[in-house]
Amino acid sequence: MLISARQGSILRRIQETGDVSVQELANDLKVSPSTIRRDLNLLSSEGHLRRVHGGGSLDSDKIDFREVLARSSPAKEKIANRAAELVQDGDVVLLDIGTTTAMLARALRGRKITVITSSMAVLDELRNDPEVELIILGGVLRRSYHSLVGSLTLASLANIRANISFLGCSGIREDTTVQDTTGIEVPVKQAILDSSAKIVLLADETKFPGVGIRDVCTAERISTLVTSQGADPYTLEAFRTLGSEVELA
Amino acid sequence: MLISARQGSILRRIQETGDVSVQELANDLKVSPSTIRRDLNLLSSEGHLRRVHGGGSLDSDKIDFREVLARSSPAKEKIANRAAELVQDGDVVLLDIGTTTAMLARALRGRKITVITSSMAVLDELRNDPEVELIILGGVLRRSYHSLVGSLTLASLANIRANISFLGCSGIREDTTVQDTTGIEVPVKQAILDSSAKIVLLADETKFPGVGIRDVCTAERISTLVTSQGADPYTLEAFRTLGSEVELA
DNA sequence: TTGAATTTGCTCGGTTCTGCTCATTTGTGA
DNA sequence: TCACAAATGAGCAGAACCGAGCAAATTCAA
Repeated sequence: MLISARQGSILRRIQETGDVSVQELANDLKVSPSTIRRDLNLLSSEGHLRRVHGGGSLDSDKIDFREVLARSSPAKEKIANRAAELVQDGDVVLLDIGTTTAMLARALRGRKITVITSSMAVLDELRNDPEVELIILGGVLRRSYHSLVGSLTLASLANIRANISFLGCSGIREDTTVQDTTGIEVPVKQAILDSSAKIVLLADETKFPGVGIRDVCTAERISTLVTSQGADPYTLEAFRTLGSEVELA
Repeated sequence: MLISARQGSILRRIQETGDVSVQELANDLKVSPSTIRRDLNLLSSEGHLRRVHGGGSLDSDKIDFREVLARSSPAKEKIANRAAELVQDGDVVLLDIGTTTAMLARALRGRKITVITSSMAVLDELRNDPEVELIILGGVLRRSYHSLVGSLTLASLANIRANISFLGCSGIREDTTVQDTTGIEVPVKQAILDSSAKIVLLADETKFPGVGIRDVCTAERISTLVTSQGADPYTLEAFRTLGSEVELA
């Protein structure tokens, strides 16, 4: 999506002051309020700012990812709640990135556990919870996925051991191959596999078969699969055959 | 649901002072008390503040944030702005924890740079800025200081090189010894010293002599000291003698 | 230069926000 | 406990703002 010079100055401006008004912008940029409104609506739909009556404002914090969480499906919420039951007090829990693990983090609030993650969404859920010891893996911030990635993340994972890890994915093939779309995340997921004895895979029914480009692992590495009603029974049976427990949330 | 520009100012304000009054806000923002009341009620229902008779105050679980920000002062802001001028486009900038570096982060918004930090406050300032490449050092979340600490932080720093680092401190003795109160942060600061050729120390006038328990380093390691009017001239001269540049913001 | 596609400014009907009034509640000091 | 001043919430009229639609202006390609 191309951004015009005018839209660029709007963005620059909102970065500086935190908010802009339609009138002010129309005045300064010598265009009509209509044009400014159109720009603001476009920039808003692209996620660059939040449209408010009379102008635009910067997303003050993680509010807009919370909305994403709120929009996420009841199935994911059930999976998250079921997965939370697998965690015991005192556990060291490693959480992958993604919306499902973020909801799991919410479900784990108040528990006396240690959580390790490279997910900004998990961070936001737990940063104000005094009960949870929170360890952030280093890395480069990937804003579109609310996550940290890169060699620093991998290096941090190499120094870490968890009791139990929760993994998300973008798809699961019939032969139990766990897949992900974004290549850059796959090394992180594989490092998670190596950092924990018990691996729990979270996947709602839409992940069967689901899209994916890169292979992460197969059922041999998965201790438990937590999924929802409607997941492909054939694939689930393949998981059981290969030694994974399957939990229907 | 939405945060208008005006509601944003109210939030910013309450974060600085800890509480606001309806009259004061109506006066400063040039709107009627009715409008302020409506805003406060909305923000309160969203959980952003607690509504009290006559105004609003910070929510109890956000008080620690308040404590940190309440310490910010015009002097620190000037120092931050002056320090921002030392950064050039393309730089890899390492930011220590603390309120001054958080304000520096704010001043660096929109710049085409890479920022490395273990400060949650810096993260919050820059996480929505698409221009800045942001690298988070790993570590254990220390909620009271909005920072990451521990062996993971040190290990991450060992893999990192920056062009320029900005350091905060709790006090500076007359012999230029830079000090900090919190022992657990000192190893991090020392690792920062080793990860960057150019070290800039940020210290407002209240840091002379200022409190401190653990020694971090002396002027030999400091390339530039950015401070404010009122800093002890004798100490500043000692810095110059030992080869540091001194900038008065 | 011409013609199509895009952008811009304007109007208009509808919606949201604001400031005011006023009856009621809350906090304060005697 | 009582009285009074300040603050509050509800309701309402007017102002500000909104999106949609349309025609003029601009851009771009041929």
